[in-house]
Amino acid sequence: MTVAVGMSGGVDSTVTAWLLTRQGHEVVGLTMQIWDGSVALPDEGRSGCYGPGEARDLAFARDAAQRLGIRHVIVPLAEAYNRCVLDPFRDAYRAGRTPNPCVVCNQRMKFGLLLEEARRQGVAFDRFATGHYARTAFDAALGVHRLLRGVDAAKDQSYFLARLTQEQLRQVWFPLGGMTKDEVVRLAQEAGFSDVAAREESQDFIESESYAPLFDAADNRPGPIIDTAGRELGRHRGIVHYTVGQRQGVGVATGGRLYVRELRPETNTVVMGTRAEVLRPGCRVEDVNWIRGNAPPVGSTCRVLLRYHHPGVDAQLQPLANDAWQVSFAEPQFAVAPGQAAVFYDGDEVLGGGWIAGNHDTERI
RNA sequence: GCGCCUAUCGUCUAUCGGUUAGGACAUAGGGUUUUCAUCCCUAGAAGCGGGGUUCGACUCCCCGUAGGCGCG
Repeated sequence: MTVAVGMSGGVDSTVTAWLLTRQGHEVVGLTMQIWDGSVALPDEGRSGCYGPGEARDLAFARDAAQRLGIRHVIVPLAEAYNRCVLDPFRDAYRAGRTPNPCVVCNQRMKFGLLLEEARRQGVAFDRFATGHYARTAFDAALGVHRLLRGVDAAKDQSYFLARLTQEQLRQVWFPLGGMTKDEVVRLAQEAGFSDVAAREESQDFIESESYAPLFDAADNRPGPIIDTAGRELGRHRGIVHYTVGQRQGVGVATGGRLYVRELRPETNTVVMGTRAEVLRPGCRVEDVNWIRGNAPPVGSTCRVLLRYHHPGVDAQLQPLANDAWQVSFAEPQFAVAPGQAAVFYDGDEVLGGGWIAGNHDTERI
């Protein structure tokens, strides 16, 4: 069996490739090349998916492949990354939403165009493996592939994979899904990759402290910061620099903690509220992808994560039109940010995920 | 114009005739983290100006200044 492995040069993907070679598979490493220099990001030695430091990561991946004795292919996808990830990312912020580029990148790039483009270039493989901490399982009775949490609860990355389809899952392997990070690091050392294991790991989105470099002057249009009573508390530096639930960096000092409650692009306004005022009883989730291919029974209960590392909340789902669902939380939730992925779980199983809709049942203040 | 009240970190404030003048918010640094946030830890940061009373004033008194309220 020929297995392609998405290699970033980090310890997880390196161990993944090593495990597969040890199992006797023919392995080929694939690495995306997405940096095109179109954004002014200085090379400060930071590490991230998108930035001038990509050359280092490509070298690390190539080096790891060489030491493993496997073929390594760099797949140029900068144009597609711009179109599929960066542009929608900018559009979302401009519309007052808070995008999750990693979820999109997995759906469209890593488990999509990367494989298409590699095959188009003549790289043949039967399976695609990554170092994600998640598991898949085939339900023979139903004939569907299931997506499950990784065993290492602290590292579980299934949230980021909630938009994968049966077609994608069919050919995917997650060799690290049953392991803990500690075990992976130990394997890396055992396999002679201590240097890789020791390397600082940073999987930031872009090589920058902030997203400001992705936006231009027109996005830095100041506007009012108001409270729920409509009083002006201060001025903001452009709506793209804020997200629902944010407290720091707003610069508004009152007696107590205030959080961004709402972003209003139509009036270029940021609305602040107390913690209690930023609680929501539910939300609408759009464009839901159900992993098994069909929705759970109407009225069923599941656990929903409103962002990565959210502890989750029990919720009831009611279908709306066009793959949208009304989600009612068992307890009001803090900072339900439009644009973030809402991912539904049943125990360890990922049922699916969609996008939190904007201005959901928000009575205007 | 007259009367009354108020004046403390960047902001909102606490306290006391002898204190390292406390807290919260904000800010900065750090931790956590494959998104954005949240959260946690640490740090810097103050007595409007001028007189006086007192062994000693941020605290009490007076003047000034500024703001608020009431009368006009």
